[in-house]
Amino acid sequence: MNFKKAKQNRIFQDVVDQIQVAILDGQISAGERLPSERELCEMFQTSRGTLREALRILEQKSLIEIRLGVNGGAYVKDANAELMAENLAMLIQSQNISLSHLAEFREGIEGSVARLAVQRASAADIKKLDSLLSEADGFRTLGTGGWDDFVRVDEKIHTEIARIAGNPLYSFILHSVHDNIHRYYDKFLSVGKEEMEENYQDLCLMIEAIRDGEAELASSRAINHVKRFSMYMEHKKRQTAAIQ
Amino acid sequence: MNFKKAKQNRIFQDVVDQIQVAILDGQISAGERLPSERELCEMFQTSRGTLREALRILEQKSLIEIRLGVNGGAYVKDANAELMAENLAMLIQSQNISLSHLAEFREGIEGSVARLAVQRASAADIKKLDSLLSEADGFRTLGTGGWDDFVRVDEKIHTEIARIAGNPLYSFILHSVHDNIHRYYDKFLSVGKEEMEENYQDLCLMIEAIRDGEAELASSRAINHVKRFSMYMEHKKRQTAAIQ
DNA sequence: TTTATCTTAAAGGTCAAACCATTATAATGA
DNA sequence: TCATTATAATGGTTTGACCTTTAAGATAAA
Repeated sequence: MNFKKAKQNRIFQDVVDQIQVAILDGQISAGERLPSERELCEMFQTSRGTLREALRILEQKSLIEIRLGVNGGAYVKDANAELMAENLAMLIQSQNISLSHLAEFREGIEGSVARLAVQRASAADIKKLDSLLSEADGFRTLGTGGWDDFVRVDEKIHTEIARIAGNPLYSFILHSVHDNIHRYYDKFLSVGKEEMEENYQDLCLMIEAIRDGEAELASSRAINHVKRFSMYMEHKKRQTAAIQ
Repeated sequence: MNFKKAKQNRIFQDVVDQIQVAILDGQISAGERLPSERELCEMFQTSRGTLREALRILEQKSLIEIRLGVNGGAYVKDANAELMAENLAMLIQSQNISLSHLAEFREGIEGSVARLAVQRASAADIKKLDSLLSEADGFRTLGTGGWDDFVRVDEKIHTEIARIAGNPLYSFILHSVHDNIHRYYDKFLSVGKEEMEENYQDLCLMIEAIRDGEAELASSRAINHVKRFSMYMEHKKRQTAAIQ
Protein backbone atom coordinates (compact mmCIF):
# COMPACT_ATOMS: atom_id res chain seq x y z
CA MET A 1 0.00 0.00 0.00
CA ASN A 2 1.19 3.47 -0.78
CA PHE A 3 -1.80 5.69 -0.10
CA LYS A 4 -1.43 9.42 0.13
CA LYS A 5 -3.12 11.60 2.65
CA ALA A 6 -6.68 12.17 1.54
CA LYS A 7 -6.77 15.84 0.78
CA GLN A 8 -9.40 18.18 2.01
CA ASN A 9 -11.92 19.29 -0.56
CA ARG A 10 -10.52 22.28 -2.29
CA ILE A 11 -12.58 23.42 -5.22
CA PHE A 12 -9.63 24.76 -7.18
CA GLN A 13 -7.95 21.37 -6.88
CA ASP A 14 -10.98 19.71 -8.42
CA VAL A 15 -10.88 22.23 -11.26
CA VAL A 16 -7.18 21.52 -11.78
CA ASP A 17 -7.82 17.79 -11.89
CA GLN A 18 -10.62 18.06 -14.42
CA ILE A 19 -8.67 20.29 -16.76
CA GLN A 20 -5.51 18.24 -16.36
CA VAL A 21 -7.29 15.04 -17.28
CA ALA A 22 -8.77 16.75 -20.32
CA ILE A 23 -5.31 17.82 -21.44
CA LEU A 24 -3.44 14.61 -20.71
CA ASP A 25 -6.21 12.54 -22.30
CA GLY A 26 -5.91 14.65 -25.39
CA GLN A 27 -9.47 15.97 -25.25
CA ILE A 28 -7.82 19.34 -25.77
CA SER A 29 -4.73 19.41 -27.96
CA ALA A 30 -1.60 21.47 -27.68
CA GLY A 31 -2.02 24.93 -29.10
CA GLU A 32 -5.74 25.03 -28.47
CA ARG A 33 -7.26 27.57 -26.13
CA LEU A 34 -9.41 26.97 -23.09
CA PRO A 35 -12.54 29.11 -22.67
CA SER A 36 -12.02 32.49 -21.04
CA GLU A 37 -11.87 32.80 -17.27
CA ARG A 38 -15.40 34.14 -17.09
CA GLU A 39 -16.75 31.27 -19.18
CA LEU A 40 -14.84 28.67 -17.17
CA CYS A 41 -16.32 30.17 -14.00
CA GLU A 42 -19.78 29.45 -15.31
CA MET A 43 -18.87 25.95 -16.45
CA PHE A 44 -17.36 25.00 -13.11
CA GLN A 45 -19.88 27.06 -11.15
CA THR A 46 -17.14 28.79 -9.22
CA SER A 47 -15.86 32.28 -8.55
CA ARG A 48 -13.16 33.86 -10.63
CA GLY A 49 -10.69 33.95 -7.76
CA THR A 50 -10.94 30.22 -7.21
CA LEU A 51 -10.68 29.51 -10.90
CA ARG A 52 -7.60 31.66 -11.20
CA GLU A 53 -5.92 29.70 -8.39
CA ALA A 54 -6.53 26.59 -10.48
CA LEU A 55 -5.04 28.25 -13.56
CA ARG A 56 -1.94 29.24 -11.60
CA ILE A 57 -1.36 25.60 -10.70
CA LEU A 58 -1.84 24.40 -14.27
CA GLU A 59 0.48 27.14 -15.47
CA GLN A 60 3.12 26.11 -12.92
CA LYS A 61 2.77 22.54 -14.16
CA SER A 62 3.54 23.88 -17.64
CA LEU A 63 0.31 22.41 -18.92
CA ILE A 64 -1.00 25.78 -20.03
CA GLU A 65 0.38 29.17 -20.92
CA ILE A 66 -1.52 32.39 -20.27
CA ARG A 67 -1.58 35.14 -22.87
CA LEU A 68 -2.85 38.66 -22.43
CA GLY A 69 -5.18 40.83 -24.46
CA VAL A 70 -7.78 39.96 -27.07
CA ASN A 71 -7.43 36.32 -28.10
CA GLY A 72 -5.55 35.89 -24.86
CA GLY A 73 -6.36 33.15 -22.38
CA ALA A 74 -5.08 29.73 -21.40
CA TYR A 75 -3.37 27.91 -24.27
CA VAL A 76 -2.50 24.23 -23.90
CA LYS A 77 1.23 23.57 -24.11
CA ASP A 78 3.07 20.61 -25.52
CA ALA A 79 6.64 20.68 -24.30
CA ASN A 80 7.00 19.26 -20.84
CA ALA A 81 10.75 19.27 -20.97
CA GLU A 82 11.20 22.75 -19.55
CA LEU A 83 9.25 21.76 -16.47
CA MET A 84 11.70 18.95 -15.80
CA ALA A 85 14.59 21.39 -16.17
CA GLU A 86 12.93 23.85 -13.83
CA ASN A 87 12.53 21.23 -11.13
CA LEU A 88 16.04 19.97 -11.55
CA ALA A 89 17.20 23.54 -11.12
CA MET A 90 15.31 23.89 -7.87
CA LEU A 91 16.63 20.56 -6.64
CA ILE A 92 20.17 21.66 -7.42
CA GLN A 93 19.71 24.96 -5.64
CA SER A 94 17.98 23.69 -2.56
CA GLN A 95 20.06 20.58 -2.06
CA ASN A 96 23.35 22.27 -2.77
CA ILE A 97 24.26 19.92 -5.54
CA SER A 98 27.71 20.78 -6.82
CA LEU A 99 28.98 21.15 -10.33
CA SER A 100 30.94 17.94 -9.95
CA HIS A 101 27.81 16.04 -8.95
CA LEU A 102 25.99 17.39 -11.95
CA ALA A 103 28.91 16.58 -14.24
CA GLU A 104 29.23 13.07 -12.85
CA PHE A 105 25.55 12.47 -13.38
CA ARG A 106 25.86 13.72 -16.92
CA GLU A 107 28.73 11.33 -17.55
CA GLY A 108 26.57 8.38 -16.51
CA ILE A 109 23.67 9.44 -18.69
CA GLU A 110 25.74 10.19 -21.76
CA GLY A 111 27.62 6.90 -21.34
CA SER A 112 24.37 4.94 -21.30
CA VAL A 113 22.93 6.91 -24.17
CA ALA A 114 25.98 6.26 -26.35
CA ARG A 115 25.74 2.53 -25.65
CA LEU A 116 22.09 2.48 -26.71
CA ALA A 117 22.72 4.65 -29.76
CA VAL A 118 25.23 2.12 -31.06
CA GLN A 119 22.57 -0.58 -30.90
CA ARG A 120 19.99 1.48 -32.74
CA ALA A 121 21.77 3.79 -35.14
CA SER A 122 20.60 3.51 -38.75
CA ALA A 123 22.66 4.55 -41.76
CA ALA A 124 20.67 7.79 -41.92
CA ASP A 125 21.45 8.48 -38.27
CA ILE A 126 25.18 8.12 -38.90
CA LYS A 127 24.88 10.43 -41.86
CA LYS A 128 23.19 13.03 -39.72
CA LEU A 129 25.96 12.81 -37.14
CA ASP A 130 28.60 13.18 -39.84
CA SER A 131 26.93 16.29 -41.14
CA LEU A 132 26.83 17.81 -37.66
CA LEU A 133 30.46 16.88 -37.22
CA SER A 134 31.50 18.73 -40.36
CA GLU A 135 29.47 21.69 -39.15
CA ALA A 136 31.49 21.63 -35.95
CA ASP A 137 34.64 21.37 -38.03
CA GLY A 138 33.72 24.59 -39.78
CA PHE A 139 33.43 26.51 -36.53
CA ARG A 140 36.58 24.94 -35.14
CA THR A 141 38.70 26.46 -37.86
CA LEU A 142 37.37 29.92 -36.99
CA GLY A 143 39.41 29.92 -33.81
CA THR A 144 38.21 31.42 -30.55
CA GLY A 145 35.54 33.46 -32.33
CA GLY A 146 33.76 30.27 -33.34
CA TRP A 147 33.61 28.93 -29.82
CA ASP A 148 29.98 29.78 -29.09
CA ASP A 149 28.80 28.21 -32.33
CA PHE A 150 31.02 25.21 -31.75
CA VAL A 151 29.48 24.61 -28.35
CA ARG A 152 26.02 24.87 -29.86
CA VAL A 153 26.78 22.20 -32.44
CA ASP A 154 28.47 20.09 -29.78
CA GLU A 155 25.26 20.10 -27.81
CA LYS A 156 23.23 19.35 -30.93
CA ILE A 157 25.35 16.24 -31.45
CA HIS A 158 24.66 15.06 -27.93
CA THR A 159 20.96 15.71 -28.37
CA GLU A 160 20.99 13.83 -31.64
CA ILE A 161 22.72 10.83 -30.10
CA ALA A 162 20.06 10.80 -27.39
CA ARG A 163 17.38 10.81 -30.07
CA ILE A 164 19.08 7.92 -31.83
CA ALA A 165 19.14 6.03 -28.54
CA GLY A 166 15.38 5.90 -28.97
CA ASN A 167 14.28 6.43 -25.39
CA PRO A 168 12.51 9.75 -24.83
CA LEU A 169 13.25 9.62 -21.11
CA TYR A 170 16.96 9.96 -21.80
CA SER A 171 16.29 12.84 -24.15
CA PHE A 172 14.28 14.71 -21.56
CA ILE A 173 16.67 14.15 -18.69
CA LEU A 174 19.70 15.00 -20.78
CA HIS A 175 18.03 18.17 -21.97
CA SER A 176 17.37 19.14 -18.38
CA VAL A 177 20.95 18.49 -17.39
CA HIS A 178 22.35 20.51 -20.28
CA ASP A 179 19.95 23.31 -19.51
CA ASN A 180 21.09 23.46 -15.92
CA ILE A 181 24.76 23.26 -16.71
CA HIS A 182 24.33 26.26 -18.98
CA ARG A 183 22.13 28.10 -16.56
CA TYR A 184 24.65 28.05 -13.76
CA TYR A 185 28.01 27.45 -15.28
CA ASP A 186 28.14 29.10 -18.67
CA LYS A 187 29.81 32.06 -17.09
CA PHE A 188 32.90 29.98 -16.40
CA LEU A 189 33.19 28.74 -19.91
CA SER A 190 35.31 30.33 -22.62
CA VAL A 191 38.34 28.42 -23.70
CA GLY A 192 41.08 28.59 -26.28
CA LYS A 193 41.76 27.04 -29.64
CA GLU A 194 43.63 24.14 -28.17
CA GLU A 195 40.76 22.99 -26.00
CA MET A 196 38.34 23.28 -28.89
CA GLU A 197 40.66 21.09 -30.91
CA GLU A 198 40.71 18.42 -28.19
CA ASN A 199 36.95 18.59 -27.97
CA TYR A 200 36.56 18.14 -31.68
CA GLN A 201 38.82 15.09 -31.66
CA ASP A 202 36.69 13.64 -28.87
CA LEU A 203 33.57 14.05 -30.94
CA CYS A 204 35.20 12.40 -33.96
CA LEU A 205 36.32 9.42 -31.95
CA MET A 206 32.92 9.08 -30.31
CA ILE A 207 31.00 9.11 -33.58
CA GLU A 208 33.53 6.77 -35.13
CA ALA A 209 32.86 4.25 -32.39
CA ILE A 210 29.12 4.57 -32.99
CA ARG A 211 29.63 4.00 -36.69
CA ASP A 212 31.72 0.94 -36.01
CA GLY A 213 29.12 -0.51 -33.67
CA GLU A 214 31.51 -0.50 -30.72
CA ALA A 215 29.09 0.07 -27.83
CA GLU A 216 31.55 0.02 -24.93
CA LEU A 217 34.09 2.11 -26.77
CA ALA A 218 31.46 4.68 -27.74
CA SER A 219 30.30 4.81 -24.15
CA SER A 220 33.73 5.36 -22.66
CA ARG A 221 34.60 7.95 -25.31
CA ALA A 222 31.38 9.82 -24.59
CA ILE A 223 32.27 9.80 -20.90
CA ASN A 224 35.77 11.08 -21.61
CA HIS A 225 34.36 13.84 -23.74
CA VAL A 226 32.05 14.98 -20.98
CA LYS A 227 34.86 14.66 -18.44
CA ARG A 228 37.07 16.95 -20.45
CA PHE A 229 34.29 19.48 -20.76
CA SER A 230 33.70 19.38 -17.02
CA MET A 231 37.42 19.77 -16.38
CA TYR A 232 37.47 23.02 -18.33
CA MET A 233 34.63 24.31 -16.27
CA GLU A 234 36.14 23.35 -12.95
CA HIS A 235 39.37 24.93 -14.03
CA LYS A 236 37.72 28.19 -15.07
CA LYS A 237 35.62 28.15 -11.94
CA ARG A 238 38.70 27.93 -9.77
CA GLN A 239 40.38 30.71 -11.71
CA THR A 240 37.34 32.91 -11.29
CA ALA A 241 37.19 32.14 -7.59
CA ALA A 242 40.90 32.89 -7.17
CA ILE A 243 40.56 36.34 -8.70
CA GLN A 244 37.75 37.39 -6.47
CA MET B 1 23.17 34.06 -24.61
CA ASN B 2 20.18 32.21 -23.36
CA PHE B 3 17.77 34.88 -22.26
CA LYS B 4 14.17 34.08 -21.60
CA LYS B 5 11.26 36.16 -22.67
CA ALA B 6 10.97 39.10 -20.32
CA LYS B 7 7.80 38.37 -18.42
CA GLN B 8 5.03 40.85 -18.02
CA ASN B 9 4.77 42.27 -14.57
CA ARG B 10 2.61 39.98 -12.59
CA ILE B 11 2.54 40.86 -8.94
CA PHE B 12 1.97 37.31 -7.74
CA GLN B 13 5.08 36.23 -9.63
CA ASP B 14 7.13 38.77 -7.78
CA VAL B 15 5.71 37.53 -4.51
CA VAL B 16 6.58 33.95 -5.49
CA ASP B 17 10.13 34.95 -6.33
CA GLN B 18 10.68 36.78 -3.07
CA ILE B 19 9.36 33.96 -0.93
CA GLN B 20 11.19 31.33 -2.97
CA VAL B 21 14.50 33.12 -2.56
CA ALA B 22 13.89 33.36 1.16
CA ILE B 23 13.25 29.62 1.36
CA LEU B 24 16.08 28.46 -0.91
CA ASP B 25 18.52 30.82 0.76
CA GLY B 26 17.57 29.32 4.07
CA GLN B 27 16.24 32.56 5.55
CA ILE B 28 13.26 30.45 6.52
CA SER B 29 13.93 26.86 7.46
CA ALA B 30 11.92 23.74 6.80
CA GLY B 31 9.11 23.30 9.30
CA GLU B 32 8.80 27.00 10.00
CA ARG B 33 5.63 28.88 9.21
CA LEU B 34 5.16 31.92 7.03
CA PRO B 35 2.98 34.76 8.36
CA SER B 36 -0.75 34.38 7.78
CA GLU B 37 -2.28 35.36 4.45
CA ARG B 38 -3.64 38.59 5.87
CA GLU B 39 -0.26 39.54 7.33
CA LEU B 40 1.56 38.68 4.09
CA CYS B 41 -0.91 40.87 2.22
CA GLU B 42 0.17 43.82 4.32
CA MET B 43 3.86 43.01 3.96
CA PHE B 44 3.68 42.73 0.17
CA GLN B 45 1.07 45.49 -0.12
CA THR B 46 -1.18 43.29 -2.19
CA SER B 47 -4.69 41.89 -2.12
CA ARG B 48 -5.48 38.53 -0.67
CA GLY B 49 -6.50 37.03 -4.03
CA THR B 50 -3.16 37.90 -5.59
CA LEU B 51 -1.27 36.61 -2.61
CA ARG B 52 -3.18 33.34 -2.71
CA GLU B 53 -2.24 32.84 -6.35
CA ALA B 54 1.38 33.14 -5.28
CA LEU B 55 0.84 30.60 -2.51
CA ARG B 56 -0.73 28.15 -4.97
CA ILE B 57 2.39 28.32 -7.10
CA LEU B 58 4.72 27.80 -4.14
CA GLU B 59 2.55 24.92 -2.99
CA GLN B 60 2.69 23.34 -6.45
CA LYS B 61 6.47 23.70 -6.35
CA SER B 62 6.39 21.73 -3.10
CA LEU B 63 8.16 24.57 -1.34
CA ILE B 64 5.33 25.07 1.15
CA GLU B 65 2.45 23.09 2.52
CA ILE B 66 -0.83 24.72 3.56
CA ARG B 67 -2.58 23.63 6.76
CA LEU B 68 -6.06 24.55 7.86
CA GLY B 69 -7.46 25.84 11.11
CA VAL B 70 -5.83 27.59 14.04
CA ASN B 71 -2.03 27.38 13.73
CA GLY B 72 -2.66 26.70 10.06
CA GLY B 73 -0.86 28.53 7.31
CA ALA B 74 2.03 28.04 4.94
CA TYR B 75 4.70 25.73 6.34
CA VAL B 76 8.06 25.46 4.59
CA LYS B 77 8.79 21.95 3.33
CA ASP B 78 12.08 20.16 2.97
CA ALA B 79 11.65 17.17 0.69
CA ASN B 80 11.89 18.12 -2.94
CA ALA B 81 12.04 14.53 -4.15
CA GLU B 82 8.31 14.03 -4.47
CA LEU B 83 8.07 16.94 -6.84
CA MET B 84 10.55 15.27 -9.16
CA ALA B 85 8.51 12.09 -9.08
CA GLU B 86 5.32 13.99 -9.77
CA ASN B 87 6.81 15.64 -12.85
CA LEU B 88 8.26 12.43 -14.14
CA ALA B 89 4.80 10.93 -13.79
CA MET B 90 3.27 13.68 -15.87
CA LEU B 91 5.98 13.34 -18.47
CA ILE B 92 5.34 9.62 -18.69
CA GLN B 93 1.62 10.13 -19.03
CA SER B 94 1.67 12.91 -21.55
CA GLN B 95 4.48 11.58 -23.71
CA ASN B 96 3.27 8.01 -23.73
CA ILE B 97 6.47 6.65 -22.37
CA SER B 98 6.25 2.88 -22.20
CA LEU B 99 7.17 0.51 -19.43
CA SER B 100 10.10 -0.71 -21.49
CA HIS B 101 11.43 2.82 -21.86
CA LEU B 102 11.15 3.36 -18.14
CA ALA B 103 12.81 0.02 -17.43
CA GLU B 104 15.61 0.70 -19.88
CA PHE B 105 16.25 4.07 -18.29
CA ARG B 106 16.34 2.47 -14.89
CA GLU B 107 18.89 -0.07 -16.12
CA GLY B 108 21.18 2.73 -17.20
CA ILE B 109 20.88 4.58 -13.93
CA GLU B 110 21.33 1.55 -11.71
CA GLY B 111 24.30 0.44 -13.79
CA SER B 112 26.04 3.78 -13.33
CA VAL B 113 25.16 3.90 -9.65
CA ALA B 114 26.63 0.46 -9.02
CA ARG B 115 29.86 1.48 -10.73
CA LEU B 116 30.16 4.57 -8.53
CA ALA B 117 29.21 2.69 -5.39
CA VAL B 118 32.13 0.30 -5.93
CA GLN B 119 34.53 3.25 -5.99
CA ARG B 120 33.16 4.78 -2.83
CA ALA B 121 31.89 2.00 -0.59
CA SER B 122 33.36 1.99 2.91
CA ALA B 123 33.51 -1.05 5.18
CA ALA B 124 30.49 0.27 7.04
CA ASP B 125 28.57 0.58 3.78
CA ILE B 126 29.24 -3.03 2.91
CA LYS B 127 28.12 -4.06 6.36
CA LYS B 128 24.87 -2.18 5.90
CA LEU B 129 24.27 -3.93 2.59
CA ASP B 130 24.95 -7.32 4.15
CA SER B 131 22.45 -6.64 6.87
CA LEU B 132 19.81 -5.68 4.33
CA LEU B 133 20.64 -8.79 2.37
CA SER B 134 20.03 -11.03 5.34
CA GLU B 135 16.77 -9.22 5.96
CA ALA B 136 15.76 -10.07 2.40
CA ASP B 137 16.84 -13.64 3.05
CA GLY B 138 14.40 -13.84 5.92
CA PHE B 139 11.45 -12.81 3.78
CA ARG B 140 12.54 -15.07 0.95
CA THR B 141 12.12 -18.16 3.08
CA LEU B 142 8.54 -17.16 3.88
CA GLY B 143 7.49 -18.05 0.35
CA THR B 144 4.91 -16.10 -1.59
CA GLY B 145 3.55 -14.47 1.54
CA GLY B 146 6.83 -12.66 2.06
CA TRP B 147 6.84 -11.21 -1.43
CA ASP B 148 5.69 -7.71 -0.53
CA ASP B 149 8.25 -7.40 2.23
CA PHE B 150 10.92 -8.83 0.01
CA VAL B 151 10.25 -6.22 -2.65
CA ARG B 152 10.42 -3.49 -0.02
CA VAL B 153 13.85 -4.63 1.15
CA ASP B 154 14.95 -5.06 -2.45
CA GLU B 155 14.15 -1.43 -3.06
CA LYS B 156 15.89 -0.41 0.15
CA ILE B 157 19.04 -2.09 -1.13
CA HIS B 158 18.89 -0.13 -4.36
CA THR B 159 18.33 3.09 -2.47
CA GLU B 160 21.25 2.31 -0.19
CA ILE B 161 23.55 1.64 -3.12
CA ALA B 162 22.56 4.99 -4.58
CA ARG B 163 23.39 6.63 -1.27
CA ILE B 164 26.77 4.93 -1.24
CA ALA B 165 27.39 6.21 -4.77
CA GLY B 166 27.54 9.60 -3.10
CA ASN B 167 25.76 11.70 -5.71
CA PRO B 168 22.41 13.03 -4.51
CA LEU B 169 21.24 13.54 -8.08
CA TYR B 170 21.29 9.81 -8.66
CA SER B 171 19.39 9.23 -5.44
CA PHE B 172 16.65 11.65 -6.42
CA ILE B 173 16.26 10.43 -9.96
CA LEU B 174 16.29 6.80 -8.91
CA HIS B 175 13.70 7.50 -6.27
CA SER B 176 11.49 9.12 -8.89
CA VAL B 177 11.87 6.18 -11.23
CA HIS B 178 11.04 3.65 -8.52
CA ASP B 179 8.07 5.69 -7.47
CA ASN B 180 6.70 5.75 -10.99
CA ILE B 181 7.30 2.11 -11.65
CA HIS B 182 5.29 1.34 -8.55
CA ARG B 183 2.61 3.87 -9.32
CA TYR B 184 1.76 2.43 -12.69
CA TYR B 185 2.97 -1.11 -12.75
CA ASP B 186 2.61 -2.58 -9.29
CA LYS B 187 -0.68 -4.08 -10.31
CA PHE B 188 1.13 -6.41 -12.67
CA LEU B 189 3.53 -7.63 -10.07
CA SER B 190 3.05 -10.73 -7.97
CA VAL B 191 5.35 -13.58 -8.65
CA GLY B 192 6.17 -17.02 -7.33
CA LYS B 193 8.80 -18.49 -5.08
CA GLU B 194 11.08 -19.34 -7.95
CA GLU B 195 11.29 -15.76 -9.22
CA MET B 196 11.95 -14.48 -5.72
CA GLU B 197 14.79 -16.98 -5.44
CA GLU B 198 16.34 -15.75 -8.68
CA ASN B 199 16.00 -12.17 -7.53
CA TYR B 200 17.71 -12.93 -4.26
CA GLN B 201 20.62 -14.57 -6.03
CA ASP B 202 20.93 -11.46 -8.21
CA LEU B 203 21.17 -9.28 -5.15
CA CYS B 204 23.82 -11.52 -3.58
CA LEU B 205 25.95 -11.45 -6.72
CA MET B 206 25.59 -7.73 -7.07
CA ILE B 207 26.64 -6.96 -3.52
CA GLU B 208 29.48 -9.47 -3.77
CA ALA B 209 30.84 -7.57 -6.76
CA ILE B 210 30.62 -4.32 -4.83
CA ARG B 211 32.47 -5.89 -1.92
CA ASP B 212 35.18 -7.18 -4.26
CA GLY B 213 35.60 -3.78 -5.84
CA GLU B 214 34.65 -5.07 -9.28
CA ALA B 215 33.04 -1.99 -10.79
CA GLU B 216 32.13 -3.33 -14.22
CA LEU B 217 30.91 -6.61 -12.82
CA ALA B 218 28.76 -4.86 -10.24
CA SER B 219 27.34 -2.65 -12.93
CA SER B 220 26.42 -5.47 -15.28
CA ARG B 221 24.95 -7.51 -12.43
CA ALA B 222 22.85 -4.55 -11.34
CA ILE B 223 21.60 -4.21 -14.89
CA ASN B 224 20.77 -7.89 -15.09
CA HIS B 225 18.88 -7.67 -11.84
CA VAL B 226 16.77 -4.80 -13.10
CA LYS B 227 16.29 -6.57 -16.43
CA ARG B 228 14.90 -9.64 -14.70
CA PHE B 229 12.55 -7.52 -12.66
CA SER B 230 11.32 -5.76 -15.77
CA MET B 231 10.85 -9.11 -17.51
CA TYR B 232 8.50 -10.27 -14.79
CA MET B 233 6.46 -7.14 -15.18
CA GLU B 234 6.27 -7.32 -18.95
CA HIS B 235 5.28 -10.95 -18.64
CA LYS B 236 2.53 -10.23 -16.15
CA LYS B 237 1.39 -7.27 -18.16
CA ARG B 238 0.96 -9.41 -21.25
CA GLN B 239 -0.93 -12.02 -19.25
CA THR B 240 -3.24 -9.34 -17.86
CA ALA B 241 -3.79 -7.88 -21.31
CA ALA B 242 -4.54 -11.32 -22.76
CA ILE B 243 -7.26 -11.96 -20.20
CA GLN B 244 -9.08 -8.75 -20.83
C1' DT C 1 -8.69 15.68 39.98
C1' DT C 2 -9.67 13.93 35.63
C1' DT C 3 -12.22 13.50 31.61
C1' DA C 4 -15.53 14.91 28.22
C1' DT C 5 -17.94 18.47 25.94
C1' DC C 6 -18.60 23.13 24.39
C1' DT C 7 -16.99 27.71 22.95
C1' DT C 8 -13.98 30.75 20.73
C1' DA C 9 -10.98 32.81 17.64
C1' DA C 10 -7.32 32.30 14.20
C1' DA C 11 -6.50 30.95 9.81
C1' DG C 12 -7.50 29.17 5.22
C1' DG C 13 -11.42 28.68 1.43
C1' DT C 14 -14.92 30.92 -1.36
C1' DC C 15 -17.75 34.40 -3.43
C1' DA C 16 -19.21 38.81 -5.81
C1' DA C 17 -18.68 42.98 -8.14
C1' DA C 18 -16.07 46.21 -9.46
C1' DC C 19 -12.02 48.48 -12.01
C1' DC C 20 -7.29 48.49 -14.42
C1' DA C 21 -3.94 46.89 -18.21
C1' DT C 22 -2.94 44.70 -22.45
C1' DT C 23 -3.66 43.68 -27.15
C1' DA C 24 -5.82 41.93 -31.72
C1' DT C 25 -9.01 43.69 -34.68
C1' DA C 26 -11.83 46.97 -36.81
C1' DA C 27 -12.80 51.66 -37.92
C1' DT C 28 -11.07 55.97 -39.39
C1' DG C 29 -8.43 59.37 -41.72
C1' DA C 30 -4.38 61.17 -44.35
C1' DT D 1 -2.57 52.34 -49.53
C1' DC D 2 -0.81 53.03 -45.15
C1' DA D 3 -0.71 54.96 -40.56
C1' DT D 4 -3.37 56.16 -36.63
C1' DT D 5 -7.05 55.66 -33.41
C1' DA D 6 -11.01 53.55 -31.13
C1' DT D 7 -13.14 49.34 -29.43
C1' DA D 8 -13.93 45.35 -27.01
C1' DA D 9 -12.29 40.90 -25.31
C1' DT D 10 -9.51 39.02 -21.89
C1' DG D 11 -6.31 38.60 -18.13
C1' DG D 12 -4.62 41.21 -13.60
C1' DT D 13 -5.91 43.32 -9.21
C1' DT D 14 -8.62 45.13 -5.44
C1' DT D 15 -12.07 45.15 -1.69
C1' DG D 16 -14.93 43.29 1.65
C1' DA D 17 -17.78 40.01 3.03
C1' DC D 18 -18.95 35.29 4.66
C1' DC D 19 -18.07 30.06 5.26
C1' DT D 20 -15.23 26.05 7.06
C1' DT D 21 -11.79 23.92 9.69
C1' DT D 22 -9.19 23.31 13.76
C1' DA D 23 -6.18 24.01 18.14
C1' DA D 24 -6.72 25.45 22.49
C1' DG D 25 -8.98 27.32 26.34
C1' DA D 26 -13.31 27.29 29.19
C1' DT D 27 -16.80 24.77 31.29
C1' DA D 28 -19.26 20.96 33.10
C1' DA D 29 -19.71 16.24 34.52
C1' DA D 30 -17.73 12.02 36.65
